[in-house]
Amino acid sequence: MAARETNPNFMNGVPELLILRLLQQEEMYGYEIVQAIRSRTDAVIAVGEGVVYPVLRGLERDGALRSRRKKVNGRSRIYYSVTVKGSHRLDDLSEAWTNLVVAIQKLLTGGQHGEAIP
Amino acid sequence: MAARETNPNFMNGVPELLILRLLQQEEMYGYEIVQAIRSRTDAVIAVGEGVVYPVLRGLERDGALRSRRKKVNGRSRIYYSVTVKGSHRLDDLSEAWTNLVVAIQKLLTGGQHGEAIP
DNA sequence: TGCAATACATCGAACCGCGAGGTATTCTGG
DNA sequence: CCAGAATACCTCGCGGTTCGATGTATTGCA
Repeated sequence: MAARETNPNFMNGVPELLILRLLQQEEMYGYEIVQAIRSRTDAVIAVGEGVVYPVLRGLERDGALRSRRKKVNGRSRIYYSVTVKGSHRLDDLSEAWTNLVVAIQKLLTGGQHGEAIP
Repeated sequence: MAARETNPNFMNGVPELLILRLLQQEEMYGYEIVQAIRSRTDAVIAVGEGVVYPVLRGLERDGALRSRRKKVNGRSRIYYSVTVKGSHRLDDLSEAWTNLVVAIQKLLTGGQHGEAIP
């Protein structure tokens, strides 16, 4: 059990969606993404590096991202950016996410049963 | 791998949320819930019985649901309804879900970077 | 009579997020 | 000047969850 102290679930596939979206806006590196998610969602969502790095590698392996090394202040960073394929993937995920949200909202705010008001 | 042919992820914790919500509106039994989710979301969300039954049992074990057997047309049904504890749990999950949706929406529709317009 | 629908249940596989831990470098405060 | 925090990468195993397949038994309909 262990009481789930972090994000209360609902997180399946979300990191991938957010990462693709961030990288579509601008080139970023792993560590930066971790903090960007934390700050841009006001800490509502907080994913660790153990989530971000595997996702980045997986997306690159699938051809959704491309990477290039860059040295900044003697630090080695790996910058990622979305490919055309990744852009399509983001569109698909984005749409699926919206559909899900709409569906759940419908059920969450829905009336008692299916009565019609003529 | 196998390409994930069903709900495109994002489903973590969602069944529990939906089930609690449905049962808060009216007493239902497992098989009915499966179909209610399918129909009330226009088949956007479709969970199998292999998901619903374990969740029902888990929630009852946690004291969030109570059940009673009922015979209808010779068929044995197990009707579930939410307890006070379950109602609180639904409130918590509901709030967490809303926060997540808002946070993601913010990031998804957010501008390029954090520029301010004076 | 036979098949679909109803209604319950279980089980293994697959997946994914999470945290802990590991390495190495640079910056900062005492 | 040195310790520790911050930066930046990475890996690994645990745990929880969804998913599909499968099983059983009954009722309704063609």
